[in-house]
Amino acid sequence: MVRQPYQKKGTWTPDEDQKLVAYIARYGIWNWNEMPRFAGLQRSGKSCRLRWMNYLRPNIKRGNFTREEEETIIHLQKKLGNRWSAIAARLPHRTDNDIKNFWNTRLKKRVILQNNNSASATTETSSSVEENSSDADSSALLNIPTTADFPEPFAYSNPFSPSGCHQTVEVDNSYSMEENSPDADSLILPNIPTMADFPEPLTYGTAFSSSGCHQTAEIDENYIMGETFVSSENYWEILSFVEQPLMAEGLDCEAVSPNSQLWHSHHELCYDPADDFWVNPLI
DNA sequence: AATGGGTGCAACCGCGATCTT
DNA sequence: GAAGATCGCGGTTGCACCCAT
Repeated sequence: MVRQPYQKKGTWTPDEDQKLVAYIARYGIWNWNEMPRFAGLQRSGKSCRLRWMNYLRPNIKRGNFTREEEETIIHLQKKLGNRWSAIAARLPHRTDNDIKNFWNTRLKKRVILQNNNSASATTETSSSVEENSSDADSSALLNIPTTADFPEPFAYSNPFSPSGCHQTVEVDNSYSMEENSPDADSLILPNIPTMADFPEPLTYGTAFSSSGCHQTAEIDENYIMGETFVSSENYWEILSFVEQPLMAEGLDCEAVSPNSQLWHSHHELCYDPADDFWVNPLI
């Protein structure tokens, strides 16, 4: 494994975020360890992956957890234990790290408190139902969904295969919200990104088609990196993301031009002269 | 205004699982 | 089948922020 001479740690800067998002939007995820080098980032692949998974990837819901989400987490934690990724899979748009943090900082204490309260309540025969029902948290917990309330996991896989090969995104379109979900709000939706999915603070937007198979990223409105097509004139602007690390290493950028073997080995781009677009068949 | 404790969250670390050669 | 590379997960840490004193 090739190691960077220096790998930055700590908080990510907006510039680093932009580089990573733009690179992934353009080329997909082909190898976390190699990617930072090509994206011009002095970060470990692990750090890049974490940043992408927990913050930058589309469709991440941030901010306060709803009551329903809290209930689901409490229920699933009780059922599954600290299997945060499994819990996150049942909470649309939430990351396992977010859920873990939320549990550790807030829910755990509350649950412990509730357990203590309920334990003491059982010893106090005088405690009334009315008193308990006045506790919003306790009453809400009565409506905890069971695993039977959740549909089978969608066959949704990361279109950016770790191996660099394109994985098909399969969404069970036959699944009917009305027919199968007792509560539309609790339906677990696949993480198919939509136009509004990229975080606001970024200076560019990224949009994804509803099929989930194709991706479109936009930079400055006109910067279309669609499915994944890039007009040839914009292509070379984007390429600067890739050239930076290569130039830093003294590599000839021409050697990794879209016509070179090296380039194709990493990016698999094809130029479509009919439409004046660069096409990445892997994405 | 200074300071110390509590809290929330982003990020790191270690390790097991999985994949590739 | 073995070894190395890579990925993904869960536990933990570090730091910024808030608030009470």
